[in-house]
Amino acid sequence: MSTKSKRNLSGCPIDYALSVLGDRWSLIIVRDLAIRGAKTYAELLDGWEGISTNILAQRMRHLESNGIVEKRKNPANWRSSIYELTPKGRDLAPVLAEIILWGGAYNESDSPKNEAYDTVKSDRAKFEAAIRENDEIAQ
Amino acid sequence: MSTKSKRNLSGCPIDYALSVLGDRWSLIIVRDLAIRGAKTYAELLDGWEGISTNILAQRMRHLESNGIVEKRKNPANWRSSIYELTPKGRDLAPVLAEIILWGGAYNESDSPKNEAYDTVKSDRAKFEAAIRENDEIAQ
DNA sequence: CTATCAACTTGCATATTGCAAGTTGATAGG
DNA sequence: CCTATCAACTTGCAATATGCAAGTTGATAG
Repeated sequence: MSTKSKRNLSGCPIDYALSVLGDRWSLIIVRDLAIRGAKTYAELLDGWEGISTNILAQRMRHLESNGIVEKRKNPANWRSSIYELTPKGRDLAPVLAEIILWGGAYNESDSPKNEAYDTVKSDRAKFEAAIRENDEIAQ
Repeated sequence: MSTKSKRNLSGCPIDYALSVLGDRWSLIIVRDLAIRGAKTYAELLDGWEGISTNILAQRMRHLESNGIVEKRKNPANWRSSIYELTPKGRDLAPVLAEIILWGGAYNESDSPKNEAYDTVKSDRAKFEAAIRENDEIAQ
């Protein structure tokens, strides 16, 4: 019921990637975990785009079952859980980088949210390393 | 009605990219145009994943209105039209490459459809150049 | 044993998807 | 000029998914 990708996969790596991330929200969530430093459910809910709570829960389940994120208890606050990218999830850093470069080059907007574009453009290796080391970059 | 992305965009380049390509089919179509050498509506319909005709028409309209593909008459066959990637669409080559590398690394399948993975891995520059020059790479 | 609060779930209206079948329109052949 | 052909689509409709608002859960602090 939470499997996603009703249809059979073709075996193509792009089709596989889309079965995991091919919707309007999954990459936004990955971005928030990788770049914006979101760690809790509440922080993810509070992102720029305003995902609704049922969709967030559903997507987190899907991302978790596909090995992109994992959940653990917050040792500092018994109430909250901490979501983080797994190594597989952090390996999406180059994908994020290329999407940001493409989107930034063709996006009309020059809102402050375009900041990531400048970051990747000026030092892509650093951008990717920061995600790999699980650091926050900005905000 | 064919606008896609009901919700407002945040201004983030990733969100912009997702408003254009963030669904189960758009990147499959781009792949078929960029890598598999599909040129006509019928060839796109006949892809590995079996998109249905109404969805294909809708997505082509969306990709066209977002400047990713363009349609022209086939000079050799008055009946058929030819779809091709625009420069903006061809600039997705690095995105495709990274997705293929990620998907290929984590995809269980080793069907012949995984061929693109080997191609990108062994000579990524050539892979991207082929798309930029609007050549077909394989099959 | 009650209040708190992060993390969800549920109900329901609206929107999107997918299958199957039908339509359109330019022209080639009769 | 009239009919068959065929690539490129529409259309109808049932099944799914999305999104909003409101409600529930469960551990623990006081």
